[in-house]
Amino acid sequence: MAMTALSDMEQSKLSVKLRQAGLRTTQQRLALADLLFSNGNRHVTAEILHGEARSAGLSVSQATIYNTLNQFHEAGLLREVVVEQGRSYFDTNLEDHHHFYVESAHQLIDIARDDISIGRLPEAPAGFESAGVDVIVRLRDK
Amino acid sequence: MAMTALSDMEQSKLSVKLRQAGLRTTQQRLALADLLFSNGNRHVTAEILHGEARSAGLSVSQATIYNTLNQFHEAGLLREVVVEQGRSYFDTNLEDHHHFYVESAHQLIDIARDDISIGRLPEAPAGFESAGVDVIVRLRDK
DNA sequence: GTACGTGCAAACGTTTTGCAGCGGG
DNA sequence: CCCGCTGCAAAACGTTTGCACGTAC
Repeated sequence: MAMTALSDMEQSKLSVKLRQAGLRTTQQRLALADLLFSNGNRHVTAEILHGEARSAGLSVSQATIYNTLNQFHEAGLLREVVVEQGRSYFDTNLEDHHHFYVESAHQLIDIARDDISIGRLPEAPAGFESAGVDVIVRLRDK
Repeated sequence: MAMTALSDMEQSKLSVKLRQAGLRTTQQRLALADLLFSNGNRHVTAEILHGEARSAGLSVSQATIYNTLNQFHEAGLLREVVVEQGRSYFDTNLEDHHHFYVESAHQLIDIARDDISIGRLPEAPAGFESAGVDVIVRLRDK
């Protein structure tokens, strides 16, 4: 099987990351982890990641892309961002932050936590607690 | 065709609303508008609205539900809220406000604009302008 | 060796579309 | 009367699943 050559250092860092998340270090997961985590913060859809994997010469099935994204998400390695009906985005930036969403280009841009300040937040209704606050600033072309 | 009996006053109010939006006042649209706008602010999915229409004794097809929701949305009569992958919610409350989302029950709850204060907002990147800010507070059962 | 991961194709749920016929203006 | 709306069924879309085979450990 064709594989991108990961440096030993990257390999082992990513291996550790997967192990710590309780996931086996398969070739596919290592390669996808490399695409996701070795180039700064990213916002990917399954389709984008699949495309990149193919371009990189990997043979990874669509099912594996979805499985992997969902497993990484459950394991806390990715954050899911819902901005558009029908498509899921996954964000490799796990810090507390928010997003611009360019509707015309279907593109997410991070907003650092400190660039937004949310003053008063209402209390969660009785019986519930907050599981996170998402702020999305929708952008259109000027 | 079975129709809910709308009072003359409701009929004419809704008719005006549709006309102003540039939409013909068909029986289906009037009936759906009645379900949507005559009972306070609502958050509906296509499925919910379809169910209500059938319960009310209307024969409305799924396609018409979707067409109507999308037309109302384009006409500015409804706001779309994206909180969940795969399903669209439409909100009859057009005021500037935000939402709690109860993930376990798939339920939206309004947060009045004044119950949230967003301090600093970052500027839109060059070439873009803000088309709106959505704040979603995700709730889980305590 | 065994449990888990993968690929493939088929199923899924939601939304959209093509087309013939109906009804509002 | 005409154009837009409706219903139906089929297609489209992103995503999930069932199952046989492969692979990490």
